[in-house]
Amino acid sequence: MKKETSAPTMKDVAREAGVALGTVSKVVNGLPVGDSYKVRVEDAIRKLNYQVNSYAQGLKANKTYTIALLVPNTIDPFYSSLVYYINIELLKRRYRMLLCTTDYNPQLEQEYIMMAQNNKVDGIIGLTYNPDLTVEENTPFVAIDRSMGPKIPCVACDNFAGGQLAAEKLAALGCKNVAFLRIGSALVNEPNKRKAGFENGCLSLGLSYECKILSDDDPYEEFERFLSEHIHNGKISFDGIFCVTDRLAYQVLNTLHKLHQRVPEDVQLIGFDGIRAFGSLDYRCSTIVQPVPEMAEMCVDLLLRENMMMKPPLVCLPVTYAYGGTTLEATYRTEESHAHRQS
Amino acid sequence: MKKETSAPTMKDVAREAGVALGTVSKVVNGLPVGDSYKVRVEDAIRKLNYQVNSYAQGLKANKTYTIALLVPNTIDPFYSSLVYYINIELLKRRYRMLLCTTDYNPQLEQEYIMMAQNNKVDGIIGLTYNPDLTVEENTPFVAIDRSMGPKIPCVACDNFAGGQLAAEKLAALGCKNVAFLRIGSALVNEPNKRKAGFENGCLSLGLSYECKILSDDDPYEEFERFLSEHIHNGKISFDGIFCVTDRLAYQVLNTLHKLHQRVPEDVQLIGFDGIRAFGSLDYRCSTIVQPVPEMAEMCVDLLLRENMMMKPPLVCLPVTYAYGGTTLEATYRTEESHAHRQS
DNA sequence: ACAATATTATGAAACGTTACATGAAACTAA
DNA sequence: TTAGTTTCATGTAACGTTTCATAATATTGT
Repeated sequence: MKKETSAPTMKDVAREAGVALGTVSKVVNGLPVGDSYKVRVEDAIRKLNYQVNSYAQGLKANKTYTIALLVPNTIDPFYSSLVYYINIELLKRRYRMLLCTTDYNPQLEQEYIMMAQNNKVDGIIGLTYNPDLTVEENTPFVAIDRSMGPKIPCVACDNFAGGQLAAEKLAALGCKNVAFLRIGSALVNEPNKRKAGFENGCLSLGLSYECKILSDDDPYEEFERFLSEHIHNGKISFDGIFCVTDRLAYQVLNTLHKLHQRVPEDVQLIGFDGIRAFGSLDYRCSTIVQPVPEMAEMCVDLLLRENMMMKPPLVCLPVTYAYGGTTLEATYRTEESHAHRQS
Repeated sequence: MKKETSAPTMKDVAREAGVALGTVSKVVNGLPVGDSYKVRVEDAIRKLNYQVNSYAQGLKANKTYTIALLVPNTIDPFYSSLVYYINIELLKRRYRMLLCTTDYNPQLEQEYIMMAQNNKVDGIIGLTYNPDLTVEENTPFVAIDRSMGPKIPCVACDNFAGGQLAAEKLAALGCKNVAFLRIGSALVNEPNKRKAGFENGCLSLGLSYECKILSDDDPYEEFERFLSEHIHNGKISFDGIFCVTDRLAYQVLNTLHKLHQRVPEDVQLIGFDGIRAFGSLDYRCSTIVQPVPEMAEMCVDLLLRENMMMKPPLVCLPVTYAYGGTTLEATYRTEESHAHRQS
């Protein structure tokens, strides 16, 4: 007598259908099988409500259909939207995700990589900060936003072009004196590219610009002071500000409100990332949008690509500009440029 | 000769150490084994860099050490912080998470539950909206924020008390005329409890209040109109607003800025959820905080609890109030109450 | 109608574990 | 010294798949 509790196996289906085990396997995997057999097996599968055990499959194939994703956390909207799109992309291809949040802790990053390898994952996608991470040769790895050497492909958006685009937009919207704001030390090189692109753009467009890099400790206080110092007679001396992330831009926006500066009338503001933290109801900001869905797809694509030779060391995806209320609109822009021409 | 590429197995360790397979298994699982054997096995494990295959373990034990988590998405900060804490809690207990994002799609919710069962998960935690979800009897299930019948435990924060707390705070901070704002149809019952608690609080404290429930379609426009209608001679007729979520509160805050109302001087604002979307740099709002880490721990705890009898149908966790800049501070409050006494 | 060939179902072996029945060795007691 | 007992390593079976060599059947040509 068969246990009532445990789920039916291929053996049960084979017995029910009166066929051999291998035949059931073929039907399940869509391999060619005689029509009468196929029908009998399919009926039996329905009758028993049979479901394949993907872990047994994995054991046989020496694959786990699991990839590990390392991100600092899933709370920052940029990371959590990456998680969202990568997960969807993986599920599409019948892969599972082992989510590891590292809290920017280099040691934890290394530990999770070892843990993932213990779990026999088929690959790892990592948005990591540890400069000397070691990962097993035979475990495919794709890095996000940070180059980890020629053997490990890296997926990033075109940060330099993004900075340049921000400068171009501000210039086109009539700005003359702009500022670049950024937090934190220079450990991570991608934000530096944003700065470089912005500076490059400002130079070639003849914008005067100022760069302010805030300390990690209490940037909140620090940039409020910075902005206050640039306000004379209630009027801010910048007409455009580019923030290295949306997160920073939202904070600057709030501070500008406090300091009674109107956005975008007195000063225009552009962020970077393009994350709609709250969906359609987002507290919005004009921004340079990272193509997160495309980046996610590219990561998974590269990771699961069979041919090791076909893995470029860097894939750089294009950014776009999105209006979000903190810059002057297109219609305004035309008026503005007219006004400028007249003056 | 052994293949170079594939990972070492217990068999390899046994051969290397010159012991039987079962002995290796015992050492790996910490079962008692003679000291000399233990040393030899441990040396061999180190030498070969052996790692157990947890999928083979799972196949044998008929467990997958995987639980599925169903949430609408991982972008909304409330969901993504739930994901964060639940994931950490699961990893602590050596479980993996199968993350399923449903986009509020009832059909997709059902599909993912079936998919999870296909994947032989050991349990499911679901924050779902489908009113008639069917889940296999023998798959443990824990619901978040929604009761799904007596057999399925539900974890939620004390929404009623939260509404009440908001009313008490506003009253203590000197408010007399308050408003409740909420989006969407009444399908989900937890927000209704927030409203009920708030109303209850207002009644017992003698606050006059108004409730506004906005349509799902274009709430953005709708509440801007609602707020405008309550502004006479540049002054808003409410001195306190309670929003059903922080997401809504941030939007209201933005709108109030546009309408030239000062927060918290003209009108105080309290949200619900307590999510720090951007970490320490958060664009902040005073709020009723859901105990997300505790809720996460409780979900995992209930799910993995062996004794089926020990699963209460509802676990209601306490909320707290957190100051976030959109209400008058404690020091201000004293001044305010003095002012009120004097007038 | 029969042999030769093409087609297709069969079932055992293997994937890496764990559990359990078996048997060998070491110890105790007379 | 020997029988009885305890201790503990051993090795096989089983978990649910897939694969492949084998066997059974159907097809073709003469």
